[in-house]
Amino acid sequence: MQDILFDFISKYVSLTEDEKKALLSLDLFHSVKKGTVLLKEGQKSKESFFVLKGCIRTFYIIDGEEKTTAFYTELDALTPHSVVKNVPSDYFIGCVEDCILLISNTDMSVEVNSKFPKFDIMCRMLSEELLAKQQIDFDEFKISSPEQRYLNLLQKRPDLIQRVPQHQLASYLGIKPQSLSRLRARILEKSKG
Amino acid sequence: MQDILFDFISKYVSLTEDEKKALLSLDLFHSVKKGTVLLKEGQKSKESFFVLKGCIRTFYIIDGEEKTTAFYTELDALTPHSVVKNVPSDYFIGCVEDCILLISNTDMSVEVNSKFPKFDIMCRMLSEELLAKQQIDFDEFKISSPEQRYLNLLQKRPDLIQRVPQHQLASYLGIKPQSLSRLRARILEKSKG
DNA sequence: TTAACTCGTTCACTTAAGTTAAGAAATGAT
DNA sequence: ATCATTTCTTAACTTAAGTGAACGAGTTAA
Repeated sequence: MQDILFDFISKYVSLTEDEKKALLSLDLFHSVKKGTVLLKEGQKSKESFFVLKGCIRTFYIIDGEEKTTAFYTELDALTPHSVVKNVPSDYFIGCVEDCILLISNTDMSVEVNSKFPKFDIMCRMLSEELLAKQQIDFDEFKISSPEQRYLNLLQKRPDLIQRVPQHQLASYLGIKPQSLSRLRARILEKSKG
Repeated sequence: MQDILFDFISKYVSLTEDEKKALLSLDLFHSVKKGTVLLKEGQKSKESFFVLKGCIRTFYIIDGEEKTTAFYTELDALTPHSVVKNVPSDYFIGCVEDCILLISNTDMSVEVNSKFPKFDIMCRMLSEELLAKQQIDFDEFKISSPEQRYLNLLQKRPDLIQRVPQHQLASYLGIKPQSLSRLRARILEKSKG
């Protein structure tokens, strides 16, 4: 499991054995059961998440209805808005599947980063990269219809459609569950001819 | 004009006079006329933009139609996806108004950042903050209807609705110009009673 | 000044998403 | 194993966005 982490890190910076040991000594790995809520609306936590295995999601509860807005799977990192800005969270974070997560908190990072400046560099590269990637995703979302978004997802993250409940996928695509059902039926009908 | 920049920077790190001078000596400020294209699709540039005055936008051209996906106004920073990943750009960047911009390129930043580690720290803070903020914007977009998005924009960036052409706003809201017109008429009708 | 364009709006029509409701299928809990 | 709950699908109806076309206002160019 640690290898997955170090392989990932090695894409950005190279670590010495000492640095690897220091990182492991922090006891960051956690197994979390499906359905567990990692962050609640209104909560002021300092925890960031890195998915080693499994899938987590961010969701809002609006008028009693869950609205899932993002999924994070293997090698995805999530630092909640509330952590960056140190304000109560607008959304929930929950486990879609049993997960193995790396959970770090801000205080810890400050310490690590001052000891190992490499981490600062890596974090910056990571957030720059994620920012640019997310901009593209947002752009694509804006210029696509729900149907195009679904087909696009089918191409880019086919695993999600298998591992995630439909009603969560629907709000992720910006539509209602019934519309997703209909849209899928429509596509199937078309492909038959 | 430089004060605007230094005021902005001071929110993240404090600069010595030497550092300020070093920054100014780089000759980063540029006046750019409305309509100027700063980055073209397919181009591999290394330039990042920081808006001191005016408004720039990112847009795609799809089947000959412009699709505007983002606006950047005073104190907004834009590092194109293509710069981060060093690939040809998928989109254009253009000036909506006459602008005063800070334009930096990657090579330059590497040099500056190694001389002044503070800049690395600031850049990381900035991209973390922007990433988190953009996540929220994306979430709001997903869970809103076009009408809610428009009303939301009216609250949060009322200036945009004044300074930007309707058809550019429309794709920014994920709809066609005709739909925006209709939607506005609908809202006006409602407010009359 | 006129002609050509762009921009915003409106209209009629088409298509697709929202809404409400019902029922089948799968999942979980006791 | 059974019951309850959640999830997914289908259907009928409503509402809103997409499409194609036309028009006037404002701008630019000849």
